[in-house]
Amino acid sequence: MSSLPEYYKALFAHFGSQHWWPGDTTIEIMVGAVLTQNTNWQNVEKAIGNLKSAGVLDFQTLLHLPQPVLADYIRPSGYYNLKAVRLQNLLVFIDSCLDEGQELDSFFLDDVDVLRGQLLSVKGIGPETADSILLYAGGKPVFVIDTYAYRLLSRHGFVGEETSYDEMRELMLDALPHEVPLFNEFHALIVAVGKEFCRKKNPDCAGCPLGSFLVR
DNA sequence: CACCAGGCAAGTA
DNA sequence: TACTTGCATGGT
Repeated sequence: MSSLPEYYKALFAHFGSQHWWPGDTTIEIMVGAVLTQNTNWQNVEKAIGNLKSAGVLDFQTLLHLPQPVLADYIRPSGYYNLKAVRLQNLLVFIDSCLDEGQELDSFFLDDVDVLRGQLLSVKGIGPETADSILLYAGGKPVFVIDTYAYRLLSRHGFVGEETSYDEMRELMLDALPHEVPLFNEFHALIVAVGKEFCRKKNPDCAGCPLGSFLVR
């Protein structure tokens, strides 16, 4: 086993379809992308649950919600003051891109590289959040690099320890066919194997489909 | 009790 | 440019 497509096959055979991203509307996925920054997904679910219960998980509603109110809803996700600002920065920017009465989804009609540059210009949206939004909310063929992907690529010798986000991203884009379902699934599978075969849960990596894949 | 989680930006030297 | 620090809750 040596190539990335083979890694994908091995992971898919072991874990099966991951059904990412959890979230059934575009706005819900975008909210999740911001709230999950350096945060356990369980906490994000609680925060999104609060927004749903309050009936405010809607683009225009979130856009106009007073920041302290929004912060209070998303408190369980941690960094809530910061994330309230970041989320509204994103929504304000997207709103400024839309014509009167246009749907949120029409934001994604532009060229993917143009969109990525625009998202990165929003304060609080870094490369991983931008790529998550493009792939999972916008259905664009980009690869999401997270801490698990970095560990996998570096520990298995695909890249060096000092490799940048964009370099790893390009490596994945070069190594794989540009198919949204593949990028979607692969990223999710990397997270799955990273969680299951961390030192804590599985110190000797017994049964890991990729051989030794230790985390932490 | 300590440590971690699907980052990012700002400050310091 | 290359580190370091702040942001914060909830699970293990």
